[in-house]
Amino acid sequence: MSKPRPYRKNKDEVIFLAGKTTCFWKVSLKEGGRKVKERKTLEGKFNPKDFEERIYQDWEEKGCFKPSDDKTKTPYTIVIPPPNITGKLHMGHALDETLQDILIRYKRMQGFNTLWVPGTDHASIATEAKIVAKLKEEGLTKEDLGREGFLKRAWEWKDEYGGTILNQLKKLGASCDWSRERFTMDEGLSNAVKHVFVSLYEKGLIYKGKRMINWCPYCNTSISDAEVEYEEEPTHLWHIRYPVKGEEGKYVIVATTRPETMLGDTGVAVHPNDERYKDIVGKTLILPIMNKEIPVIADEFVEREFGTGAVKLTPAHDPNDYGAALKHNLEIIEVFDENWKMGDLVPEYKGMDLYEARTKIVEQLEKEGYLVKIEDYTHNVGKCYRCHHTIEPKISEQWFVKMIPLAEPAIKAVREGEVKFIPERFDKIYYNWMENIQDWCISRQLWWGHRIPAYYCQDCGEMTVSEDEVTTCPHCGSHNIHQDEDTLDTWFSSALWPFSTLGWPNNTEDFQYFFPTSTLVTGYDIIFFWVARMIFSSIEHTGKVPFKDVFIHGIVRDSQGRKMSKSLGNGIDPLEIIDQYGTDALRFSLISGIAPGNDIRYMPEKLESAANFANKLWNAAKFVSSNLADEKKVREFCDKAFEKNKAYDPTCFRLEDKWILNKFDKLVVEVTKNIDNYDLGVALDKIYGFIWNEFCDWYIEMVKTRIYSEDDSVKVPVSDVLSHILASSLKLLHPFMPFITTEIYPHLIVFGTEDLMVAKWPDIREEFAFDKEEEIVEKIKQIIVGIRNVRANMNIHPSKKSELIFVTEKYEKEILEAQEFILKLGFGTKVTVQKDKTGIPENSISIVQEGMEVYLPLEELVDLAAEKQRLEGEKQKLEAEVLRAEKMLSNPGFVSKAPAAKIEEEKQKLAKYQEMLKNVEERLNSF
RNA sequence: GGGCGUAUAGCUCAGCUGGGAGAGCAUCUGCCUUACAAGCAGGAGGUCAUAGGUUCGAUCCCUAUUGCGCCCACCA
Repeated sequence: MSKPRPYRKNKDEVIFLAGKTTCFWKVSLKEGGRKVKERKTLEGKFNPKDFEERIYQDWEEKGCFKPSDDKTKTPYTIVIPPPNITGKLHMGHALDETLQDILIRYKRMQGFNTLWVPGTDHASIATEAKIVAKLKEEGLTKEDLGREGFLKRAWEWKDEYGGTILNQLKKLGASCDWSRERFTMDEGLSNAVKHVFVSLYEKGLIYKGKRMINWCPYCNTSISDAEVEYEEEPTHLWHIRYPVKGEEGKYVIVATTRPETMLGDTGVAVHPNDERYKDIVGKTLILPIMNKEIPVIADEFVEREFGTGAVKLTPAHDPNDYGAALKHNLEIIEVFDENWKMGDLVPEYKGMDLYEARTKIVEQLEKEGYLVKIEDYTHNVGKCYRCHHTIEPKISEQWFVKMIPLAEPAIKAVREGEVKFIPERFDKIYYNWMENIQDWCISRQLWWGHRIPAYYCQDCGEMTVSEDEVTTCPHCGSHNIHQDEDTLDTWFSSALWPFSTLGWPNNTEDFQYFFPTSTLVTGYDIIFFWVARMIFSSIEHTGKVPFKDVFIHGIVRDSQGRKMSKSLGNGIDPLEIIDQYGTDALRFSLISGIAPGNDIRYMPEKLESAANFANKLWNAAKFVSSNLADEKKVREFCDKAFEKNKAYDPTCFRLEDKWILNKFDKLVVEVTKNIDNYDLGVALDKIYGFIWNEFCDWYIEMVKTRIYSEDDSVKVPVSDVLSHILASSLKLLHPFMPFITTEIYPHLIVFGTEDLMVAKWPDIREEFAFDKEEEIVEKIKQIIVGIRNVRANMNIHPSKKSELIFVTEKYEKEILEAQEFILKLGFGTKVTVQKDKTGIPENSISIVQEGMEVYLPLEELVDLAAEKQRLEGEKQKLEAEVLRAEKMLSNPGFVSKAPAAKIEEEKQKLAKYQEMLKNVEERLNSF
């Protein structure tokens, strides 16, 4: 009797590998405590619709998504990137939420106190546009309703549709704590916004100023630099002649992409060192059409190589020109009116839109002889990222956040590793933006949003900024006071999301306990909009970083690699997929094989394999559950094995059991490591491979004869291992495929908790108890593959079986221990083991492994010539291996410089292949 | 103009700090073996973009080149 070795250790107990027996039900009991009332055999066909909805409801009812009140536990917190209330669930959400849910479920099982805060964003521009469009259908404008009426409509709309997307998230299985759902315009969050605004204002970090900003004529509001997207567009470069005043025949040619703005030109600029224009700097030109005198100035911003080297200056409609105008004191003249139609600089053009005016003005220039030529030209045009209309630069009074003081500590936080991007490369993108940042224009000429808490007194003209509503001017006591009409950029409130959702600025329990959050999961497309702004806002207002890890994922593209978009109509609706294949299949297809930060090309075929896997799992579980030994017998067996560790049959756990146990323990270590590193795609694929290829293809097949046994001393131990391994695999798989695992789990466990979701993540082992057994089984597997291989080549029907004669000195005991499955999987009639090759029938096939050979006396089926040829092939392969290893080991550089372990490994390989080669050669010589 | 990514089997993609190339799908052959034909078993298929370099050793690190993709930037 060997001494009991501890097989599995954890804080609470030691599970003994008593001699050769393990006792898994003790683990189960420890975990849940609660016994399954009555285990039912899994029945029927796999159909996700039968259980997904029911399971989600069950989780919610049981409160599984809520963190526990036990504040001694370590928290793990994620705040959801709040989807827009106007949003409809798309593949991007599906990916984003699935990743978060995997992390949350994983951490929950690991014993963290997990909180996933859900919520939605008011999305000022998108929502306002939606409401305006709706009003238009009714023949109304927002002005018709007035601010109050409009907001009432907007809230009504929000109440009716704003929750849609969250309900769709539930379909994905998202285990958010719905009791903590937030909306960016909730009272609490609005208070946070006001608080931050006032605080920044008081620190001098928010100011109001007249600047050139980006104006979206369609949304009718200013937008920030980050909200402008540049697209290449073909256009023309018009070369226009501006005559020099008083010098007949002399002129300067300017090149412009915007001839219509020339009416507002107030100067022409050239480079100070440009020889061509040296004598003309300081002179006066006559602006065509307007017949107005404008100066020629010299400024280094002019590119000599571009166009003609002379640029017309329209300060009101170009940021460069605006800068030059301020510097050189040029007049600023607006060409367009507030509706973005031509103003009244030239009466005949008044009211025209930009493109019409452009045509007319070019015509006039040509007629009057000022147009020199028109070139084709491609340039970058700024577009509104929401509506994709062309942005116009406009001078306007807006509110700004002073960025440099805020950016500095935010850069430092990432540099010093307080916030970590995964994958790391995204920190460069972050630095690049933060280090070149411009002040942030935060005011929007919209109604739906957080109204700027600034109040203007009509009487004394003073402005008051205050968190509380101001009705009396603190400067003069007048009641003739009104609030700023503008609202804040949506991202201003989103920037506070990780702490405002937890109750800040109040020092709530949630805020104290759950903040800073643990991981932020989001796409690289909103690093600037959102991630960066959360980081600097959080540091400024809470003194802490908002999250430790930023897990960045890519964009889900269509099967041709194009972005999914409404206009292309190539979007795939996750809800339709769920309807067809189930949520688990969708999640699997999104996660399997992906790498952090890389885009995903969504191949619908992936769904098939995902669904097949779910089906496979279902069937495996069906098999296991319907063959499990009954509870009483398992308990008896375990009691006997565990308590009187002398009274059991020491052979009840066999080689293959130890093999799968060891494999599983290694799997746990790897998968855990992978998930900790955010390599979720790799983790999932490993679990998949284990369940399908190791557990189903090998283990189940290996133990079938045993599990069918009438003899309890044979059946019960296998039953225990089968259920233990499959149930434990379900734990690993649960974060990825929560529904099917939850559905199956209770059918597999004899004791323990019913709720897989809160089951304990399998323990990590530092040592593996059965490495030796694993190694031997791998060899036997190779032998079996060899047998199948020759049989397939020889076209031998499965019904034709043969004797299996093993020749081995080292592994007699193990072969005999494994003979049941060797017989079954190797199409054997009987297994014999001998130490040498005496008495082996002439007409046999041989398969060689390290330390063991097997002979198949197939007699009349054997074509000796063909067999010889096959062995020659084997020989060649082995010779190549031997040669490779020899070459390596005879390389003095390798022997002297390579690590010792590597050298040892190669030596062992060499010995192994030499031995195998020797056996093959011997066999060949015997013919 | 800067910066980043990517190039691996027919297709879509993995590949951890350098030490004998992997998966899914597709394909070929044989099996309706009482969990699963949505399956089982056995195959075939790759000069890891190109050229150099570092190293005992490179798909992996460095340099350059090419193709594709993305981000940033005020060339009118």
